[in-house]
Amino acid sequence: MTSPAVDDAYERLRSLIHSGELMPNERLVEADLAQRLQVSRAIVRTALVRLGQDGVVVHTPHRGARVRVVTDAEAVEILQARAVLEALTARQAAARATAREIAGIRRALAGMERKLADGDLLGYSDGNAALHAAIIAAARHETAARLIAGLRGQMVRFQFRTILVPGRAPDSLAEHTAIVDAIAGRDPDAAEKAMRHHLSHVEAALSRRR
Amino acid sequence: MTSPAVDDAYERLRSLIHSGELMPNERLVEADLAQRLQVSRAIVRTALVRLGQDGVVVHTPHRGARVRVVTDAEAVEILQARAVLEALTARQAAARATAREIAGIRRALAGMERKLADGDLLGYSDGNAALHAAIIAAARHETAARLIAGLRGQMVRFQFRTILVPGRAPDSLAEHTAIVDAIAGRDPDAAEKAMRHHLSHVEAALSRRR
DNA sequence: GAGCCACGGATTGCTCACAATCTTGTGCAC
DNA sequence: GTGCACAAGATTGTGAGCAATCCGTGGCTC
Repeated sequence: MTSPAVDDAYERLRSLIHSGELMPNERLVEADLAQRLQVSRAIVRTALVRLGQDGVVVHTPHRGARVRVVTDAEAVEILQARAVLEALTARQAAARATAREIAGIRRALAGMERKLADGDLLGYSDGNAALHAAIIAAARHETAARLIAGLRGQMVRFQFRTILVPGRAPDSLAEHTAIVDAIAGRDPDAAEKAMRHHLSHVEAALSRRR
Repeated sequence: MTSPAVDDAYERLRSLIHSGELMPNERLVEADLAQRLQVSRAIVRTALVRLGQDGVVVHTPHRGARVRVVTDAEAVEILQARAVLEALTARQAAARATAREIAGIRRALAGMERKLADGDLLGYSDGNAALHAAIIAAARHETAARLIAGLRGQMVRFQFRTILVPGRAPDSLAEHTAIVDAIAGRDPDAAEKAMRHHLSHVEAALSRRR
């Protein structure tokens, strides 16, 4: 969005935080990060400002930035917000998706089915992300897409866990199938309802693990 | 969030844009803004980075920032996103609001009623904002509140004021009354539904104006 | 030993200067 | 007059440096 150098540093920092390499609450010293990323401090600085603005990092005056800690309560909030926004995209996808997009969504679902049959839960998790992404893309709702992306950036850690809850995967697949069927059947109300149903179960799974 | 100076510049720029004093698509030259706000260019710069991150401003490399133009289609998207998020807050407010908060919400509604009776549509519009704010506060949902605030900031105030659509105000009041009654009656489902109903009408009014 | 104060190191916030890049205006060819 | 090359001006992007502030340490008082 700004300069390539800053964009790059921003993405890399985001990914370091996202992957857990920079732990929650860890102090982010500008000079250290500058050396680590091999860029100047000014670039790290503006990247941190951007990360702060989208809630991945918290700033305290004269004390710099820390990786934001997401409490369980906040994780639930984030999931609730995602739920209503993704329900909106599901609704819109049902109304707007092209035949090609629907085919892509079906392919993503089939991929998940295969991974689940193979017992590959991590692969299933990737397929899950791909399916949600395909639905969001088909909705062509820039605003919702942007907000969801921001929320996901704060959540990944938890997302990995909920997929792995024992016995959850088969239910998850059924829920996703309902969503896809509703979209393919061009039924916005059903699509929205199915997506909300799905994410409320994710929320329940998350709450149960506390 | 960062330093007081940057925070202040950020807020002031945001307000200048929101109020329409800085017009959509207007070029934002750092040096000019620095002089206008009586702060250094560096401060303006980081304020602009923050505004860029929350979509109020767009950056192009080596060409600086411009006030983002919100097309009618985008305005609809923003409203849709707000609708589902505010519906979430209405639901939560119905579940969580204290008696004191409900009293405040009722007061806000009564204020709107008065303004409408006086024929003061701009006052009614302010009351409308106050009521929504009271509901959001009562929901105690930080994440939703943050997202909604961001979305509201992207609309230039005067550009999309649907309250002024002829004949809309009385309907609007009835819709708000339904929302408040549902919250006061501790009925989350009804509150969510009433809020969505209300905002879908706002969306319809907005679409009609194109 | 506990508490308080001062001091030094570490880190951020900001200014300034300059290089990189874009934009505008001018002159020239045709 | 039109279009293009090119230089001059304007504006942003970045790096280095310094002052302000915070944190931890050690010494002093009691």
